Amino acid sequence: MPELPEVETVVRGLRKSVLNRQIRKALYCAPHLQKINTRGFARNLRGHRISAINRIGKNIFMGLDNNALIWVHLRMTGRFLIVKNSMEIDCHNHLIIEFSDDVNKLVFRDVRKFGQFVYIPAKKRDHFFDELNIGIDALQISGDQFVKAVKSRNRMIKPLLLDQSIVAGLGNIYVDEILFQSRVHPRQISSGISKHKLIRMHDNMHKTLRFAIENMGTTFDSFSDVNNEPGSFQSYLQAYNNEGSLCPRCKNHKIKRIVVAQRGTYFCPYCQKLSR
DNA sequence: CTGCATGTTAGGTT
DNA sequence: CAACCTAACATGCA
Repeated sequence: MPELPEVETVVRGLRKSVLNRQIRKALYCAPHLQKINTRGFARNLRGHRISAINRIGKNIFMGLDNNALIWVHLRMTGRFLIVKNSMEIDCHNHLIIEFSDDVNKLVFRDVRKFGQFVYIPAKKRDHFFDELNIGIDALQISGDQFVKAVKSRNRMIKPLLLDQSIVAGLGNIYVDEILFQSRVHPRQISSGISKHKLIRMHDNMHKTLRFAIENMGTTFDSFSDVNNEPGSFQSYLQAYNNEGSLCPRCKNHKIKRIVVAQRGTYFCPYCQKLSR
């Protein structure tokens, strides 16, 4: 259930393990992932070299040497794994990529089947990007851009930060952590937050995401990098999933759980007061 | 059995 | 049009 740091961890692993390798064969296996037409997908990959691997928000883009693109979204439980050629059969594997060098294989595994991957021919790239409607990556957005994006809207700050068309990459965990550090209530209306506070929030966002990437992301259950190694950022979480424990800042109030934007939301009612 | 889950979106209503 | 709400997707776990 990856957010920006987890997706970045996967992308870095992919760069190390499959960049510049030539695809010998791709096998698309049933049962199918949802809502996508993947007919012809496997055939399109055959013989091509993976020439670039990039990320915007939670989206992964694998560039091929014919200028086509493979777009991948892991959604909740999607995973990329490098496995031995002798890998045992797993009913949750949906795509297997074999390489000409035959060193190992790349598989896409997804228990809940929300994940998606789509082949985009070179001439459809621009159109595809327009349709995706991704905002500025959370690690790329400048302080000024962030302040403008937040203050120009009249919505609760948490749903705004979760909106991938505005800032791309944040999910439920990191939004709660960033709001906790910034002492902003998740239901605070965005336009009313001071510029000063937003600059601090932007700074907290960058620091938190970078530190989480250094820790290879957060693993509660299924997340791992391409080598099946879990992340370790979960031991640094201050608010998320800590209902009832003492607030690490005021050390006097308990972390509370409420529901905002239909998501479990953790915050300190003393440090993060709803103003006005 | 119930409720919940690191994501997103179609289809409503206000 | 902007913002908000609900249900839905498929599966596993406490």
